[in-house]
Amino acid sequence: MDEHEPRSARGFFVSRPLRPLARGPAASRFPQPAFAARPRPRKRAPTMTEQQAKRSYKATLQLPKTAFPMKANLVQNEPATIKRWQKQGLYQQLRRQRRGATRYVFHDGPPYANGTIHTGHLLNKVLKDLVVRSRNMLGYDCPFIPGWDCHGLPIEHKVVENLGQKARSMAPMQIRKRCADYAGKFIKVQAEGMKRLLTLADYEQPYLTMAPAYEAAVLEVFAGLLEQDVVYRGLKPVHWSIDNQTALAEAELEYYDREDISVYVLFDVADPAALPPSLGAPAGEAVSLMIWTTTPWTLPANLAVAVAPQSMYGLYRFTSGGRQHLAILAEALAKKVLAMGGAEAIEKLGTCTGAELAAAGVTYHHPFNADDRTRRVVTADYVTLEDGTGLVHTAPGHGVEDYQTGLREKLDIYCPVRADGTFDDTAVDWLRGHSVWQANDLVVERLRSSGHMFHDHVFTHSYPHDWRGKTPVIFRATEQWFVDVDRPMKTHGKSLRRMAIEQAGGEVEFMPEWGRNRMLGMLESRPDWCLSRQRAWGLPIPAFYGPAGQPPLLTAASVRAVAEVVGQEGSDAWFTCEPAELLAHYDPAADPEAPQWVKDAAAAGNLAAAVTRSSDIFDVWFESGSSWHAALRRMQGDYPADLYLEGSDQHRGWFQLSLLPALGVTGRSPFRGVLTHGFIVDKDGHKMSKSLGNALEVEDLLRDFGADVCRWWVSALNTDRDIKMDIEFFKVAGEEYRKVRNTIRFLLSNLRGFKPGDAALPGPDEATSIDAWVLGELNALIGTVRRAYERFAFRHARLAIYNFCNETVSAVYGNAVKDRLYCDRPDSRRRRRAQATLDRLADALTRLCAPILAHTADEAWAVYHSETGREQAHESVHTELLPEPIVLEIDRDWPQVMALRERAMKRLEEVRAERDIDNPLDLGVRVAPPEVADGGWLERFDPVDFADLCAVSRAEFLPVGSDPSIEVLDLRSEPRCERSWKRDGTVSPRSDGGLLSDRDAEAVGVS
RNA sequence: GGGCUCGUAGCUCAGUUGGUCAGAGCGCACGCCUGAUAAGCGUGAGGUCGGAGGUUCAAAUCCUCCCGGGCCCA
Repeated sequence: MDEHEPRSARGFFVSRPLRPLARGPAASRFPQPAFAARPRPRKRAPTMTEQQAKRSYKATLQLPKTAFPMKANLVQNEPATIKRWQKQGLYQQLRRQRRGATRYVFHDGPPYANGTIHTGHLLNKVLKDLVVRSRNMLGYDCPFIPGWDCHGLPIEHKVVENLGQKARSMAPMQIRKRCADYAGKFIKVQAEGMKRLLTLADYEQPYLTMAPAYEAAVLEVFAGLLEQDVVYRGLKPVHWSIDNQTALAEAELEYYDREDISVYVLFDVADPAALPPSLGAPAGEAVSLMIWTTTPWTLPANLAVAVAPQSMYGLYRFTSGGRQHLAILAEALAKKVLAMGGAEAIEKLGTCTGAELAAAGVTYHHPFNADDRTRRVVTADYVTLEDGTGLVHTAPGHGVEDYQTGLREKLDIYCPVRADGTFDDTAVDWLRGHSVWQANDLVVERLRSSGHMFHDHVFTHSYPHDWRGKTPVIFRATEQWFVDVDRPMKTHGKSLRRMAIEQAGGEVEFMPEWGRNRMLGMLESRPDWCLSRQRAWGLPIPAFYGPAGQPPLLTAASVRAVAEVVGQEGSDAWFTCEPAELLAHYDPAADPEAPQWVKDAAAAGNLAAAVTRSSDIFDVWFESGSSWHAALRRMQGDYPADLYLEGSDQHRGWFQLSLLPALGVTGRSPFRGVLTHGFIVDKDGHKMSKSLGNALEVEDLLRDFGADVCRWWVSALNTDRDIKMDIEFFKVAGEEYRKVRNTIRFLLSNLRGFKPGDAALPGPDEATSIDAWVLGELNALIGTVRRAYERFAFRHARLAIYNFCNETVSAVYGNAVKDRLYCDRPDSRRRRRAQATLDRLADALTRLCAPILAHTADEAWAVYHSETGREQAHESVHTELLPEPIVLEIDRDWPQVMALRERAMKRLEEVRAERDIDNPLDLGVRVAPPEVADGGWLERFDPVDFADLCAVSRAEFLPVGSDPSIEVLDLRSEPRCERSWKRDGTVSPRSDGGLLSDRDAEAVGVS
């Protein structure tokens, strides 16, 4: 205990002049407790002498001072921090320091290398950085390698668009070169943007899906799937440009108006007796299904009729073109359609639902494919009653929905149309060789003459065209490579779908939990994965074609052989090298899967001459979906990941498309946990987009608020759901940031010159000290924040930190200890103990904030060390660990003291209003505490602490047993200390001529 | 149209298995301090928990429907 301590820290009661008031002679100083009728002193302005006195004593105070400025200037200062981190190699430093610690494997999902970063990146990357920084500060070894998705249509599209007409005459390699440059440019741009958000990652060595090593690794994954025998070649309809004889992506389509012919066609029901009885079909009469289409040329490929399961269908008798008909069509459309076709004498015979129609097994004859085969009525969700007849002509080779239906119903993916847009030999003879556009008229003519046409008319509609040739495109089934998700795999015997459902339904942890259902639903309904694309900018599917009619060469061994070349040369090798070079490492004799023609050709020594390279490339999802192998296993040596973190759209995207290949190749999920976040919407909850004009730019946010404020905003979000974003929210975040900053500033400003050895934290005999109380609160905060970081509940961490700064430190503790910090003798135990406490608070708070306020925490960390004369063990707070709770004794009755304070504050406010007293230091409180079990509890505490907590001049405690009460004392008639401004009852004239309290007299050394 | 999901004070959000759960912060109003000062402190007013039914002794919390958003499909 410090001998110079003016008032014993322990014996609060013995040395306080106030103490006897309750029962001793000094009580006479309060002849009228509370507010008996008493003249109200008038407020008055300070006299000149008082002002001079203030001035003279101000120099004797220890007022706060610090190099940590109130104004953050984030926009100016953050870039310097980023440079410093870069220069000192913070990321690598952290890796060295965590070496040997428990590994936490966090894997970055690659953003697309196109455009500048948008608010979605801001959210995603900051969130990931919160994970990275908090995991490392929790003591894990958590590396983070950022990635970029580099291939794919959007880039190629943009590049070709920029090239204009030139593109048409350019070789794939020339396009690819430009695409690579384009991607490379935006990787740089985006990396800068991400760094500007103060994210910590291995930006020196990111993973790029266009890097040769990465490409080779993707081929290794593909080889693994080939080994499982789940890759096959099949048909799928795509947008097809007859003009350019190529498949087109959605982005390459332009919609123009086009005239087409709309036809209402009657299909003869094969067995009317099988119709649901409720339709009331008369026995022995012919019945038709009335279908509608605007592409008559697809009718030769018709294989089914789809109906809406829930909708009602009716059987109608009517006369048309002099003939009587019985036809089925949707009840809701019948009136309109029949009228349009000029039907007369309409009569409804009965109805049934679409589901009943399909369930009855109704079949029909194709109007001009005179084969014996009948075709079925099936149900489909997409059938609506907006147009047509409610019965949808289904040609799986000519439409995406039809294709899906075809897969489900096991129909052929039949496409009689060749690449040049003419009908092949499988088509009826009168169509063979004709183009689909000619076929429209031919089909219509045929239907009219055979009596199957109920009605037709020319109309104009919006129709997709080739964006280059401006010619209309068609849907045409073409050969593609697929991953079969239902075929049993060789080594597991289970299908990919089954394994995926088992994994997603079992061991994988989903945060939030509903992600599991979402993913399961998507896995259950997903079709086979179409892997191939007909583009230039991508990783080639390394298939080789041989003589017509022979299976292609694409085996695990051949793919691995090509992968070796690609690993060295990059995928450009597919275009620049000869087949002989590409297959240099391939030995068909050692490959049991090699097709016979390959073995034969190899044996004859002319394999290279016998093969043609495939021109397909991989779906980019297969590349990013292989990152668990290419980036995680190959680059990092980690597998599987503990965590994948992306937007909830990736349940169908990256999460699922990583899970499938990983299960095929490794038999286990590539991630143990999946954390998803919602999408950014505007303040009204609507989708944010540039075209709607409600989008915010990351650049603007950074310029107006700085990265730490943006990070603070992210840390406050409930990321489980959609995230409302508005400039106003950033203003609020900025206000909150300032609050935290000022709290830290207050802590630091009272530590100038404090040396860690100067004073100890409250000891066991100081458990009632206000310092012990705040350290107890700090311990609780540390626990809360650590737990929150541990389970990625960043908003809980942020809220706890904010409340601690705002309430615990700023409103309560800081306010209470200001007086002693400023006015006590500099080396008094009471002041030193407070400083020791501030020291702990500053250290702990800075660490706790660091994952969120990356720049500010680092800035505070440096100031903290210089103000307290410490050597910085490390250059940055970011290589430190989170604080641990402090072991110390805290009086158990502190919560009750604080409850008393709450009541006292309310009472003080009431009285101030009643009595028109402005300055709280003109008041005191007298507290008679409620009784507790073991009695006498309040006496353990210091009335000065209580007075300071209430921001009044003094407090008196009445003994337990009095009626519990809080009285407010009007002290305006008492003298006020010219130094501390308190009327604490000890103020008297001193040897220097000033009016000072005992404490202040002692502090300035006068008697 | 289908799957998943969200809708609590002006704003951002807390509200475990249904029973003092109607809360916090911001903002706002009023007031204080002027020795954290382009700072700091105090008090206060705000909500029929999207709407309508239902289950229950009891619902923001469970069920149904409706309205309005979002993601992914179609």
